[in-house]
Amino acid sequence: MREVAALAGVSLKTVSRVVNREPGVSSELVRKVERAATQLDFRPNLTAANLRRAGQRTATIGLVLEDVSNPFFAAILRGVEEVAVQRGVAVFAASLDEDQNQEQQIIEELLSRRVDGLILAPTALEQGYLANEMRSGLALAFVDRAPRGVDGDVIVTDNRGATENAVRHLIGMGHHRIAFIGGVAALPTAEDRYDGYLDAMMAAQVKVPADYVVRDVRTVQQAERIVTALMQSANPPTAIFTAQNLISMGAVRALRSLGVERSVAQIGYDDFELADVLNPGVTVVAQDPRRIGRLAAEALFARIADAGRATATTVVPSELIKRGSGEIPPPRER
Amino acid sequence: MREVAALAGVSLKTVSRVVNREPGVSSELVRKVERAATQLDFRPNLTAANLRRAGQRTATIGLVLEDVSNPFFAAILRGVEEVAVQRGVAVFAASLDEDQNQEQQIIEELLSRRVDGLILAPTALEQGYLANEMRSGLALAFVDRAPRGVDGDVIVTDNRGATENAVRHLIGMGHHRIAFIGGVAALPTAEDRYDGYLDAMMAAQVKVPADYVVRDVRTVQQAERIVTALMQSANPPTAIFTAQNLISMGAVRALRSLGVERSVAQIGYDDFELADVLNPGVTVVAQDPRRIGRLAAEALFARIADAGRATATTVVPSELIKRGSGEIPPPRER
DNA sequence: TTGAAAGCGCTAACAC
DNA sequence: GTGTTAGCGCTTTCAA
Repeated sequence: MREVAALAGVSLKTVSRVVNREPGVSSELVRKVERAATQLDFRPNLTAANLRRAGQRTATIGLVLEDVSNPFFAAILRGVEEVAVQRGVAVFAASLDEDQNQEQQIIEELLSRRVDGLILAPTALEQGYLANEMRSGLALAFVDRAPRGVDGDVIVTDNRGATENAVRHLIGMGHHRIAFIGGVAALPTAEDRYDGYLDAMMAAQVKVPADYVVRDVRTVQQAERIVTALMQSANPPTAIFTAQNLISMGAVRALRSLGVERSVAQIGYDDFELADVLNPGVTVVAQDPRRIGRLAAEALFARIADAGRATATTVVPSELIKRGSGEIPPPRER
Repeated sequence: MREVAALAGVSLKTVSRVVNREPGVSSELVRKVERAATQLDFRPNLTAANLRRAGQRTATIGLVLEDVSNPFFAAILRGVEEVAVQRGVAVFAASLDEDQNQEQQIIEELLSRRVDGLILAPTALEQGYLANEMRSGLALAFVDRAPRGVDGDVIVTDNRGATENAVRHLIGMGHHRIAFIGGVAALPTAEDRYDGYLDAMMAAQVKVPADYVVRDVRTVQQAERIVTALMQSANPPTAIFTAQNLISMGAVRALRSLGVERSVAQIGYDDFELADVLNPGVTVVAQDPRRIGRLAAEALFARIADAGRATATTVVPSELIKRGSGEIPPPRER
């Protein structure tokens, strides 16, 4: 910028005014400065500008997720990007991998870069370590799962209600032997879905054998093994509720390789690509993750603009999409 | 940081030394400073530090893709993150959407933030506008597609060869009537795959009717319509090569809803989730996008470290995975 | 309408 | 070992 000023024969401040389109510069100088800037390939350094600028905003936000390559999270990122780009805000994306403990460390990294706000899909058990930051003005929004130990805007689906509804649908088809295969049990999402399952089962006064509930499943392969074992057990279920997209895919594999996909009912939480093309199509509880991302970003920007506003929890409805697998009746009792 | 210095009763520079773990500070002062830092919830401002630090590095890179929510690109992002996080580098993720013209604008945004480097899956026709930046030291790497009008490290798969190989496989099964459904024709990837198709067809002296080639297909829905129409035409193909993952999924839908998935052969470029669970499984040319992301990030960091090194093109092999759909023979000639 | 001086939070270079 | 001074690239404040 100094060079531009020298070449244009004006002061630093005048260049700054032109670059930022501040009013009150004669059009002649504007032209001169612009010419010099082009000639020197000048590009303002946002980083330096923000250092001095009011509020110290960096026009960046961070998005911390479990794994961007999971389509569910990828769609959230997409939604966040969509609203961020409109505001000229850049998005740092970070995946946490298996290592839950990374959460805090990665967040520190982003805070060192002075992001204006953070959108977080919490994986650690507790987010109390963020309380300090929030007090000192960090804007925060949570997606998919409510945080623990700290307050903030939350965008979630109605995990419990939607699951209850789906399991009730299975019960309505005549099923009593309904298994539940869930994800990392420590996550609120997983817990809520499990509670929804129990709600439906208890409301219908259906007993839940201990071996019909498997939790803490993390991968497609693990889900496949578990469902395979379950179906080969002495008293296999007639229907399965799979509480997460990777688990659903694992179950799909298992049922198909056992050749029982037409006789065992399945409903999954989260939609996945090609679920409707399979035969039978897989009935799912579908969320709208891109919308969740958009809403989270909007909540975050609202909070950045007004740190004092009350926190809110937004529940995005999810929809039971019936494609066949959830509508398979149980075999006749003998 | 000034406050920490004041509270600890030392100079600014000593605090800086402690924070950056520079040697040569008495352990007593280290303790004092650390206590003061904790007490004040001090977190160093990386942004300010980098402004002054040698080389003006920001320890951030940008990744500009067509659409993160496409699993192929999401996996690339994941690979990039993986190597970036090891180096304490944060990754800006940006999707371009349909709007190709955004490419330049989004890149400008990132350059204003002084990213140390950029990984780009080019969508614009030409990247000549980057030549200036490169000359002034911007590190650049390209994934999936080679750039035009500018030189740089490129990580791609052997689109042409792998496609030729796949089409040859279909020909080897006895097919002559092989359709090619391709993506945005302006992209080098799409062109290379088309050329590979032509290579194989010409080598086998097989004629290619004009209506067997459809290019510029952008969405799953569009692919589905096109394949449906093609199969209902007077002279339908006996095999289809689908040159991109979204197109493959569209074709899968079309063939299945026509009920011809067991009689029409299909090979797709890019693997996709559940391709192996379908019946028949979908034969694909599988890339390893996560590896592509890792390699691109490594190339980028190498270039950041040494701007003078020669640019290289890395061709990541891709693999023909035979799952059944590509091994369907043509119906007997009458 | 334009510019000079101070300073954002930090580190480089050099003193002590 | 520790501190001082200057300055990264820009904006703010205030004076001209």
